[in-house]
Amino acid sequence: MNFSIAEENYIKAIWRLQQADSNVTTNELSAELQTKPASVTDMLKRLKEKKILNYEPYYGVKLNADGKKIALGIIRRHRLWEYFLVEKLKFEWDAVHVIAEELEHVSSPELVERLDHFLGFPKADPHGDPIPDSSGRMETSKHISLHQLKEQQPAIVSGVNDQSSGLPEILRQKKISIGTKVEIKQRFLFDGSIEIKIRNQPLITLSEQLAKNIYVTPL
Amino acid sequence: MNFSIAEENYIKAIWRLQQADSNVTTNELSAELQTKPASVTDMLKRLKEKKILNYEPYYGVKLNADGKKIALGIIRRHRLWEYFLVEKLKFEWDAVHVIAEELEHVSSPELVERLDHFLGFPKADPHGDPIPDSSGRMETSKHISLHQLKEQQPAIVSGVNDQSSGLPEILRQKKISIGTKVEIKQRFLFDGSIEIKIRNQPLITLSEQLAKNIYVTPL
DNA sequence: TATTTTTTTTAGATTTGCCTAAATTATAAT
DNA sequence: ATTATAATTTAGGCAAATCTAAAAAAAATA
Repeated sequence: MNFSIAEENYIKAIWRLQQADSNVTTNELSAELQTKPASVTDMLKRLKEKKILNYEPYYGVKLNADGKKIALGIIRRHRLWEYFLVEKLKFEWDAVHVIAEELEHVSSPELVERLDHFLGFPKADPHGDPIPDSSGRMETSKHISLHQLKEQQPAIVSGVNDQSSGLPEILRQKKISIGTKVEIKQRFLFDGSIEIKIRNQPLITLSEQLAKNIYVTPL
Repeated sequence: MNFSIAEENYIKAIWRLQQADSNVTTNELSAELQTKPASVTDMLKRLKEKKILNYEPYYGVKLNADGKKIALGIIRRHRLWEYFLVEKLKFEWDAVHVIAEELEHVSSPELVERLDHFLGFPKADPHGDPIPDSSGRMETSKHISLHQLKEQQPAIVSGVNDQSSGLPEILRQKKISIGTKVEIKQRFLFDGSIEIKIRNQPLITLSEQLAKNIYVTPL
């Protein structure tokens, strides 16, 4: 079966939301996709006809097995292109998301497999998100946001938020990158900011907003 | 100004046709794009509103300076991606056209400039067609088809037809590639076939159809 | 439990890009 | 110069993907 760009964007958005929530609502989708709820209802009816999701009026939506496979194909393309843009074309992290949103819709399966081979079968994109293999399998990294990390619990930075722009600049300045070992030394309830220790460096302060956009794997 | 994929395909088709013909007709366009003449009329009216071409009902169409610039941007992207697909992803010549037709519509200007840089600023795509630079300038190679070459006139193979599939196979078998020196020794009026000499090899026979899809620059 | 608020769906319109069938204009042939 | 043919445009329609406004259903609150 073949999907339009609009359909692929809905499938991707449903997949993303159902990771957190299992059952995805019309309103959540309309916020995610910057469209009106009425447009979402229309599209869900169309995608239901294509038998890639379970949708009951008023009760939300969920991708079925076929739908998940399609979603993982789109995510695979997106992340491979992000890797290409950063590793080969030397883009900054925060510039690649928008471009990869376009490239991910180029549908040739042979292109994807050759690109994967050309890139050396990378396991994760530049933000640390795992790249599904050609049959849709993917390492389920159980990372949490740095903001959720317990105090005194050492962890490794494993990713950053894909969608937020301006992150690379601040992370470069603070000398944080994927693989960096971090530990929360103190937490301020007043504004949600944290103080963290990196190697032997002096303590540094991160805002709540920043900590929420950095992902870590506890050790 | 921003153009849809459909609009970009029309602009590209008009540009291609007006290379040969200057004034492009509705029927030529409908044949080129595999649509009905009525659809072409619709689109020409819309593109005229966008002021990128001169169109008078019943008298054909012609891109203006702005239109040509847009066309050369699309062609630049198409040919850079073709180069990438062949040189980096190791696709065969004849497989890349369809994929490049999709990639060419990805619109980030920075992507195009970085891709160009990554590829080493190639001058021509894998079929020998020149790649316009970022301001739309392009080497105007004055090649003709091998079929049009005069007998006993030495020439260098400078390109092959972009759109035709299966060419690489037959060219590999006959040991012809871009840069090969050729000369027509005999021409058969009966079926339009020709006999050519390549270096010190024995004469080989090419069908009219094949000769029309190989381009040469006379010496 | 009844009422209010929020969420979701339905109904009806719009734009893009295409179609078919009919009308119009240009070109070629007698 | 008329007539026949070919090319082009107009008119009216359709599907995809969106919208607004109104109606209906579900959830929250009094």
